[in-house]
Amino acid sequence: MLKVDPTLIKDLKAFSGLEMAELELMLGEAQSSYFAKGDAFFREGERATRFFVLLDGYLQVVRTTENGEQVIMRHFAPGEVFGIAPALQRETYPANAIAVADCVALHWPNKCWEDFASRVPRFLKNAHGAVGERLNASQDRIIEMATEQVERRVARAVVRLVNQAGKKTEHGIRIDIPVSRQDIAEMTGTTLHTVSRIFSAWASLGLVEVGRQKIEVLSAHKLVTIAEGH
Amino acid sequence: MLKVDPTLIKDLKAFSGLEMAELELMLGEAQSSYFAKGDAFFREGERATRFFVLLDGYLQVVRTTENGEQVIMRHFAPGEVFGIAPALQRETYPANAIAVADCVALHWPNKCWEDFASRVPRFLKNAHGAVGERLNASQDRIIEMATEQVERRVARAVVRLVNQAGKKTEHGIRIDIPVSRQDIAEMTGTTLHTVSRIFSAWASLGLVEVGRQKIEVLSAHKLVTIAEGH
DNA sequence: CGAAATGTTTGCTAAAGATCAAATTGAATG
DNA sequence: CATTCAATTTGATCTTTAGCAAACATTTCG
Repeated sequence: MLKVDPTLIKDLKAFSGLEMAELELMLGEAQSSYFAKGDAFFREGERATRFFVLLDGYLQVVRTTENGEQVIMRHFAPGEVFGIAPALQRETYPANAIAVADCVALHWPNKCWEDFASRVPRFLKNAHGAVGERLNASQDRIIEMATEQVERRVARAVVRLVNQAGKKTEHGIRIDIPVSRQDIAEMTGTTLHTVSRIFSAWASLGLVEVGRQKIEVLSAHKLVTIAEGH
Repeated sequence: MLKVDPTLIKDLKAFSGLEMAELELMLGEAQSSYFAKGDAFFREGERATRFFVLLDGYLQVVRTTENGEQVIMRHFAPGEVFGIAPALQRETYPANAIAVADCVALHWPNKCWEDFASRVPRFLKNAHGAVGERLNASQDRIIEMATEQVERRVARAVVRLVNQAGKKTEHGIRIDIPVSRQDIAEMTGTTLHTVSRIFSAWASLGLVEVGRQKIEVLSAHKLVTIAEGH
């Protein structure tokens, strides 16, 4: 349980447009917790009891098929709400939320949701807006899976990772979380073998520099070209 | 503009749990319109001005890629809300909504949304629940596209169509809307050729009877077996 | 440090589907 | 009824990508 200063978080997306008084009201009801890399915020099918805002770190939302295959649905960066079952009239969490870096998150018991509906309506609006974006993103991904082939899907996944977790380096941009070939495969619906081959090809074109759980993009522009196909 | 009797629609999913007075309040603000097969309720990118509840008929939500390929995102049957941009803080509609059979729909200007938020809260809850289901369905479809091969995806699409628009016949269940091979291809991310081959194979196993824009399932059980793979 | 464990690369082969081309069927229309 | 048009089927071929196997590299840990 950490103490959180409202001025530090007022610019987070989830709290955008909130009055300082509203933010303090919310913080008064919040718990904050630390989740180590690898920890689960919640698991698929588990009864949903609380909702979260990520303050620091990075997390993955993953679903597992009956055959034990994993599909990485998306990543969340600081400032995002997640686990907002009450916004969707859900009883259970629909997926696993796993910290892929050490994380700090605020969370509230679900009963606060109704309470905030009247007292911090802007927070609910932000959350519903986030839901809309996610629905859009899901549909974009369906279209991508339906119409584009693997290399482009992989390029897009890398571009997304760069946007969410890219850190400038001397020669390019490094993705600041450990991402394996298998992870990329699970994000794009292919195999680690195919991802490895694609990365090798890109590396020999001088487009990226790759290593064990490491991706550094040397020519973001060319990568975007592959991703968007112009 | 048709007159709608509240008792006829009180059992629709969108209105579930509403008091008769609430329903009458909503109907007082509603317009009802007829949309002929092929008409668009709204188009992708268009400014969202109103939200809908389908009373009768059947509609498709379709998105088009830059290359002009179409992807059918989903179908809606009577009782469903759609075009609910205000629920998601959206300014524009994200896709095309096209009547695939003659339709009747109620619709309201967006300003009613805020109004109903206080006066018919249950309607908003229902709508948010529907959003949750759609987000789930989208994610299921991503998983399907990522992990399953074409025959199974096609089988699932046909099962969904049967559930939403199946009519019992002498020998089986016929899908009561015209669905071409191309349509199925756009629902599953494949080509009409592959769909045609799959249908031919199923037909020769006595599993379905197919024709021009016609699908009749003779053995729903076997089809589900293919769809779920047991 | 040496041994395991884990992640990655790469060659080879095979299968799933896409693409191209052409024939066929069925419906619709004048 | 003949003609046209759209939907469908089917064959042949070509690509893409999965699957398997083995080697290789890097990290971790006893």
